[in-house]
Amino acid sequence: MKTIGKLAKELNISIETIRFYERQGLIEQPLKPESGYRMYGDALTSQLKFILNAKALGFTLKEIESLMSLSDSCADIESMGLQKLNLIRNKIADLQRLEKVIQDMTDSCKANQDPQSCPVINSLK
Amino acid sequence: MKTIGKLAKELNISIETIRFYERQGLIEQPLKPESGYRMYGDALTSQLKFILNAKALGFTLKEIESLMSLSDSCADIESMGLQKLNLIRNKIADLQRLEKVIQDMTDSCKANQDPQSCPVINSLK
DNA sequence: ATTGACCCCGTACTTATGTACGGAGTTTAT
DNA sequence: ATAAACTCCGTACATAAGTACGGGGTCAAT
Repeated sequence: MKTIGKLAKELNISIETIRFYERQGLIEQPLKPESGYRMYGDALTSQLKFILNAKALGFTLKEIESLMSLSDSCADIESMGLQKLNLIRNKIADLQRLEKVIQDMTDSCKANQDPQSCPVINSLK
Repeated sequence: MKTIGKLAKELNISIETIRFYERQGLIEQPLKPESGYRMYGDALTSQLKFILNAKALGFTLKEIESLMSLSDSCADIESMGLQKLNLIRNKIADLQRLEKVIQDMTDSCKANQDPQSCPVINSLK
């Protein structure tokens, strides 16, 4: 059993963040003995780790809430994963298009002889 | 000279968005004759188009403000472009890592025989 | 037993990019 | 000339994911 401060340090997040997740309903408020202090055991600790892991994968808190409520139904998880995969691939494609546009932009700057007029700015106009 | 409503329709944005850009200092408040109505000419129209084009390239409003203040200095524009390019490439790399992780995730779901226990959920735990 | 570190709660603030609302004045069309 | 449509302004609200603050109670060490 550890206090919120220890837990926060262990997980490398802030106390406020833990309280925030609690307010958001992602985790339960732990038992609070006489002192009124939250005391965290292994269950909540690993729930929080779960949240942090999922967050690192790019899931939003809302999605994580769904993930946690899906109770191990593999098909549901797979379908969420596939959805996410779609989003990710679209985002990558968007960024690659963008990359090309900006690459061309800077190339045309490099090639430009007249320092008074920028082809990029001109093309945006 | 057109009113804000016409301009908004022409650019396919909302009146509020135009007023918002004005509040943010991205564009000047246009002259307002007796009526008190904003009247937009070509200059402001193309400034707004510039903003929308740059936004479509993924620049933030803050960056666009800089872009507009750089007064055609090609070197400055090029350097902003290169910076942006870096960001974009990092973001793409991140997303590609993520793509792989989630791909593996859903693969392991597909391969899973026991519908009662999901390897993804288990690995997050 | 006192001091410093820790925790409580509720609330407000942050960033970015707008959107929505409401009451009032203006312009346009019939 | 009256109604509908448009615009004005300031303010509040929205999202996501927290961060910060302030006044108070509690715990641990000296």
